[in-house]
Amino acid sequence: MLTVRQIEENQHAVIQLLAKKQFRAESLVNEIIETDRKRKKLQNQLDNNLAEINRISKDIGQLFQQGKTQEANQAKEKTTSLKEDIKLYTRQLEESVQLLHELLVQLPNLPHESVPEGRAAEDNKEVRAGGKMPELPVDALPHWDLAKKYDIIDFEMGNKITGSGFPLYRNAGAKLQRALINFFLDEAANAGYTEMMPPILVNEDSGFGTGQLPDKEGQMYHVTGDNLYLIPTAEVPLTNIFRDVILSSFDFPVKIAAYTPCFRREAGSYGKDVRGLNRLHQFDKVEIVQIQHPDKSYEALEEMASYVETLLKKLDLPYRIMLLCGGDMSFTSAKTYDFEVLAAGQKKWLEVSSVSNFASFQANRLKLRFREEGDKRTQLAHTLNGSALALPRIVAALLENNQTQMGIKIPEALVKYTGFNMIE
RNA sequence: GGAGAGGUGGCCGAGUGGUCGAAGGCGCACGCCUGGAAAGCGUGUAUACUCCAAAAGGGUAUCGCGGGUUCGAAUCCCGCCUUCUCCGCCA
Repeated sequence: MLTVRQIEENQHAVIQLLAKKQFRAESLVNEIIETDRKRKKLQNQLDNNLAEINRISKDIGQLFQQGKTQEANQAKEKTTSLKEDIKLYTRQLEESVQLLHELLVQLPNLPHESVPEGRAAEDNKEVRAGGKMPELPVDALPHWDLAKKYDIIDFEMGNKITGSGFPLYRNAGAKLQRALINFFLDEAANAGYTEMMPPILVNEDSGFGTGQLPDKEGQMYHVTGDNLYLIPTAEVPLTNIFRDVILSSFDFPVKIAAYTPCFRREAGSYGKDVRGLNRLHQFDKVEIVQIQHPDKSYEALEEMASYVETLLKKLDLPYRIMLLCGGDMSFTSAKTYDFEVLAAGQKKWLEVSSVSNFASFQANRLKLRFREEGDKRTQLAHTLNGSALALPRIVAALLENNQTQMGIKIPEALVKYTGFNMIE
């Protein structure tokens, strides 16, 4: 959520920047500024009335103490019309505030100036690529066939237990999951991230804080009995640690990481692209989060991107890093790098990580502020996050790219975690 | 899930209808004192919105959260959240 001040002070820049995101902001921006003016006016009227009634109340108190009951009762009568006004203004102010809020949440985050122009995925810019393309025989299998062949992932059993999109990992498949989680967590710790293990159900406030609510309500599993939501990503509990928090500039950078299962309803996405591990309702992921000083957040974004890149290198996966164009970016992001790995068995690039700087957009919702040393005023911090990494598509690529006559080869860096170097 | 007791500022803690945004203490910051420090003394010490070109200075709200009663609520009433103790259940 942008702040009204941000919008008002840079009205034209906001409209221009949002055009890059293929968003026509002009009328919304005007409506926001107009509503805020109205809000201020109402606030003033209400405050003046409240000040007046406070004054009278104090007088009444004194009159009663002095035993001047009659004068006190006379003063009481004066408050009747004031109270009616107060009721009216309060209601109008609430309406204004709510409308302003509804308008503000419709406005996407501003893209950073370095974000390329473009409408859709084809316009994304490849910034780096690496890893060796595997040379597979013509009869190479996609991972869902390999999973069956080696009895490591049982999709049908998942269907029986829960439903589609909830696979059962077994044997080496289960061990591989555990190995990857530990590998990612250890790497994150080495890179300076503090490990957390957060709750995987969150309340409404947290859902709102990171922007899943109200816009993506249908994407989360909702536990209606207790009004809790299953997290779609660890970003939600991790970032909400900092809801309503005022940091000092000495606290930067905050670097935290967590493994959690993630739950996504993926309502409406069916078909070929969702086969096997490509798209699941439950999956495992290690997430990294940074809270940064506004002057440092784009540096931090690069740092996070290179960190994710080292993971893919260590896993010997062929990858490419895409800088998303304005039209392909998420609502909340100011700048995003997507990481894709090649799954050679299905000859497809799979997105395995998305690393974003949200600038102050999330911080404004969260009320995550900081104070510069010696400064009285608070300002919004910058938040960033990225997957490091999401497991299923990594597993898909590992299985497909490393298939041999003998079995599936485990990358060197993972062997000490799996305890085996081949799935046979 | 049942019964009872709590939730006050960075922390401790007073306050049960009237100049209470809140005593007192601790902590912290600044100043004085000192050769330097400690102690001592003095001053200051929340957040948000808003008025003002800005500063200074005002106004409003906030005592777990949300409603209500009242001229006036930290204080009374209702609902919710949460902590502690006991019982029940339980990995």
